Order: sequence, then C-alpha cells, then structure tokens
Amino acid sequence: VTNEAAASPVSVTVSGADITVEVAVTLLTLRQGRLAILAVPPQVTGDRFWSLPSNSWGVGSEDGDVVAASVLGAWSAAEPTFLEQLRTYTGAGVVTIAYVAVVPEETAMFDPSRTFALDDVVGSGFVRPEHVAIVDDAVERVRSKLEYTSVATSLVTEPFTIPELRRVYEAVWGVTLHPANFRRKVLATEGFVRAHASTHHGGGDGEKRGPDLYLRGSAALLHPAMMRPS
Amino acid sequence: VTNEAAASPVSVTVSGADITVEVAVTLLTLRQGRLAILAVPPQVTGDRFWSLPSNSWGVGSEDGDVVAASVLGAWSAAEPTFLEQLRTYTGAGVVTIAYVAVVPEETAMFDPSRTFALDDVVGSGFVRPEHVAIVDDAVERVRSKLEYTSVATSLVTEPFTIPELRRVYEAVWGVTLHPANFRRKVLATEGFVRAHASTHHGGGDGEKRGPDLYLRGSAALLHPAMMRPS
DNA sequence: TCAATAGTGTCTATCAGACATTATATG
DNA sequence: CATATAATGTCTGATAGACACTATTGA
Repeated sequence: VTNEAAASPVSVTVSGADITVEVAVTLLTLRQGRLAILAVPPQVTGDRFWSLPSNSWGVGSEDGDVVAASVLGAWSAAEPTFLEQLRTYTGAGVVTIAYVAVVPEETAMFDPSRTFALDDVVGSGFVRPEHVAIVDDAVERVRSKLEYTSVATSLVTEPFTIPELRRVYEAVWGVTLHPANFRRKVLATEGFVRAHASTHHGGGDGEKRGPDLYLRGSAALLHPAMMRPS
Repeated sequence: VTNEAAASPVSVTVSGADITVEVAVTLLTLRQGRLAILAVPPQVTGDRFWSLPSNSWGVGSEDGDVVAASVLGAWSAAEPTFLEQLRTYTGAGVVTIAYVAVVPEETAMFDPSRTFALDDVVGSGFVRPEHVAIVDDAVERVRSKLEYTSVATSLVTEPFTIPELRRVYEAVWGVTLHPANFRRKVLATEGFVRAHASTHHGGGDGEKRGPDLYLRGSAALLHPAMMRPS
C-alpha cells in the first residue's frame, strides 16, 4: 500500500547527505525500590561515557517501533511491558529517535551490572551528555503517564499488592503517599487493578496469608486520574 | 560544546544510506469558528494530494525546531503562537519529524485559499494518507493540551472575551460548554487570563461597550486543569 | 507483646455541573 | 420592546486530603 511517489516530501529529497538516524531506548525499571535505568558500558561503544542502548537506522528499517524493540532485545532479556516513542532529538548530522520502555521490578534483565539507580547516574558525568537530556525527558514522561494511565502496573510483577503499587508511585514521583487514600483511589478507578483469585480474607486454605493480591486491570487510561500531589 | 566523538551512536553508522529525513508541520487555526489547517496544493508538489508544509532535512540542518519554524515561514506569514514537536513517523526510506503549530483565529495567513476546515479535509481523500494520520495526532495533541495548558489563548487574538475563549474550546473539542461554569473556571485558574486595561463595568468613557476583555495570562500550565466533559 | 503495616471508615474543603437571576446589547 | 448573550450567584454531588480506628503480621 506504500506509494513511492507519495513518500517523497514537498521539498527536494537530499539523499545520501551525511545524516545518521539512530533509535535510542531508555529502559526504566525499579531496583531495590529505586527507579533504575539500563545503560551500555563505555567499552562497548569505545566512548568514555555509558550510553543508552541504541542502533542506527539501517537500510532495511521501516518501523521505528520495531527497531526500538530489537534494540531492547539486544541488551535485555526482559520483555518490556511498556514501550512508546518519546520524541526525536536533533543535532549536527545526527537524528535520534528516542523511545521509553518499562519492565517490572526485579525482572531479570540482560545484565544487572548494567542497571543503575537513576539518582546515581543523572548529573554525575557518568552517562553521555546528550543521553542525559533524553533520560530526563523519559523519566518525566513516565512520571506524567502514572497520572492518567495504568503504566504503574507495568512496573510490578503479578500478582501485586496495593502497597507495592503505591511504592511504584512513590519511587517514580519521589514522594510519599497516604496509604489509605491511595488504596481508596486505586480501587475506585475502574479497570486499574482486578482482584487475584486466591485473595485472602476468608480464604480458608492453609497457605501463607498476607496483603490482598491484585492483577493488572484492563484499562489503559485512568478515570479518574491519579494526580501528583501539588 | 558539541563533541564529534560523542555524536556517534553505539552502533555502526550507516551513512549515505537511502534515507530521507523530513520535517512536516501541522498548522492549526480557527476559521469562521471552525478548526482549520494549512495545506499545500498538489501543483506545488507534483502529487495528486494536498500535503502538509514540509521540508527535507538539509545538510546544514541542526535543530528540528529551527527547521520547523522555517518551513512555517515559507508557507505562512503568520507567526505561530505555539510550536512543538509532535512525534516522528517512520516508513520505508522516510523519516518524518512532525510538528504542531497554532496561530490565532483570523490571523492573515500566507494564503487563505490554502486553509481548510478540518472536517472538510479529514477522511475525504483530499490530503495525503500518511499526512492524515499526522493531522489526527496533531489535533488530538492540541485537544489534550487545552486541558492542562493555556494553548487556547494562542488561538484567539488579544484582547479577547471569555465567550471567545470558550468558543475555542468548543470548536477544538467539538462540544458545547456551559458558559457560566466555563467563565468561573477560567477566572479561578491562576494566570490563565488577565483583565484588559480598558475593561468596562464602570468605565465611564464614551467608547463602545461590550463583554469584558482579557489578555493572555502568564501561566503555561493550568491549575486546576480544564477537563474535557466525560 | 509490641511495633509496623494493611485495610476500613469518616469528616471536611474543594471543584464540577446544573440552574436561577440580573444586566447588557441588538434586532 | 423582545430576544440573545454576558455576567453573577447558589446549590448539589463527587473527589481529594487528613485522620481515626481495627486487623494482621512478624520480630
């Protein structure tokens, strides 16, 4: 269905110009309750900085989402529970299409030694400067998405408890939330979470008891939204 | 401050591959109270569709925002009151970095004959198919931004009345709003609008009277947000 | 048994939607 | 003068934040 003629822009095509198009992915997760990021060591790139996983736009590349997924697959064994385009960053001769991805807490990633707490790498001269700006935007995107989407459930492993979900919000937003109010709002939001079958409170089985367990709900968007504290 | 070494990605650079990078801009405005868009006629492109104003990423291009602004300048005399990157669309051999721009209602644009009511062009086979998807996303972006930012004031000419501002919301969202409640919320939102000097209600001058006049406020983000009706 | 955390319920301030009333402009 | 629209005020239901209280778990 792709039309060659239709693919040409209004302007004259400057083909073969010295432009590099690359796809970079910010993979966020939780590590010991802290927001963490996957980075590629300097040795791999020959650079003096750690970098975001990335790959250049090859001749056969057609879909940015597919490239992003393959970049992820090359650096992490974990299937992301969330992946979307962030925005595109431009510089002299380089166009970087950035993506954000999220995997649940404590999922085995490709190499734990390449996973760092965000606070330790940001502003530490550790990560490549251009990538720091991308990471900042990626984190802000996820912070914002926690408000009106159910991404938070992409950061916990199923089944999970309400307090576990609350700690996701607290870690990503960097705040503390009132447990009681948080619980009330989550359960009042249609499709956010659903009760796990073997939830307790009357379950007479001999299994170990504990907080109520939940699974991810079917809603992508939250009504009402979970707003950040002022 | 740009570092050539730092600009190379983790991967091998495929330079000179047959990739076209273009910047396309969706310029939205209001025309006779309806959401309208600037399009470039088929004759200019040699295509059989109308297109979004766009330009390819030249050798000297460094900043996408600058390219977007120059694309706009080539097709419209109006200075946009709002311009931001939307997202990047990828296809076989083409990478399109899309932007959204907004100019106030009734501003003289480069050529009114190239400005169309959105409802007339979308899904009419009039505009290039790939660009229809971009326009849809651009409109949704603006619809969403009306909720939590003050973009709406970028769509009216100063000074404006509260009902004029309300009609912006009604046109972009495609709904009707309660005048009384709308007014109360706008005026209760800090920094959204500010009173125009020669507002009436006691102004004893002999000038023609009318609804209260306002100017754009200083706030970019709205607290509280103006939520869309369910 | 004590401390920490999970879960439930209540109170209050705030905000959104609906509606009533008065003022102003235009035919 | 009559109608449409602007502006102001009031009422009610829903929601967020604060807090009190009980239940459960584990040291």
